[in-house]
Amino acid sequence: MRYYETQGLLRVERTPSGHRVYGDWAVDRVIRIQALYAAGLNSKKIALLLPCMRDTDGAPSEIATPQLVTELATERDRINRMITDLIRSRDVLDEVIDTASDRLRPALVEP
Amino acid sequence: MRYYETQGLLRVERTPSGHRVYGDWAVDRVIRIQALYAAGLNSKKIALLLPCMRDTDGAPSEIATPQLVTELATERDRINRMITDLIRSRDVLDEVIDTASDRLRPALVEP
DNA sequence: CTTGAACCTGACATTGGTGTCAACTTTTAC
DNA sequence: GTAAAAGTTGACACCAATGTCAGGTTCAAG
Repeated sequence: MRYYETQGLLRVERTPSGHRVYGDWAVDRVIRIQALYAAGLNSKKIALLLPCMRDTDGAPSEIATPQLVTELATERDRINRMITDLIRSRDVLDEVIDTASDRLRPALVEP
Repeated sequence: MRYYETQGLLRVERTPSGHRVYGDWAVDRVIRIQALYAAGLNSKKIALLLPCMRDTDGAPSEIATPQLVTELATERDRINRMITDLIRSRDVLDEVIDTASDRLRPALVEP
């Protein structure tokens, strides 16, 4: 989370002596950040994107610029490809698992 | 691909003088390897998994051991979580994009 | 007050697949 | 035959988020 802070992803309150104070909102925010990292976005894009996201209760605090929109559209397309590839890989795993499982209990299907 | 070779993912023929000879099958295999990497598997699991996969035309050359099956099932579950998270992130991106796009051409929806 | 726990900063290691470079050998084209 | 192109090996750098450690400050309980 210190790292997130340096990247401008998390603005954290400080107690007068310098200790960080995390509000409840920080939890959701960290979860969102990690999801975006997992989706392949880098710190910079996330930093630009976060303020444009709708918060739990409110409207976004910023509107994405046209430049950012095209970048995000590119990311979205990449994520879509990622999803279809993952589904394919998952299905391959399922097939391997099923094939092996069939061999493990052949009695169940014998006449 | 040299790296894949060292990890036991690609067995490559050699010409007498040592040059690598890649058959057509290598293309599909590399694509599959990269898909599995993208799905978060590491070299070792992929090396165990590959021989259990059905090839383009033939049956798998090996059947996964029970140990491997449980590992693969864990990976599959992780991939499933990955997919749902990615879908969520993609939808978030879509929302940000749509919101910005609505702002860019408001005339189209004005009365 | 004192002591232990928790926090701060800054520097550094880790990860694992990928990219790059040098020095050398083999192939290919003319 | 010769030169350019492309292959080989091995060593090393890179990325970027995360983890860890040391030395010093602050907080909280007794």
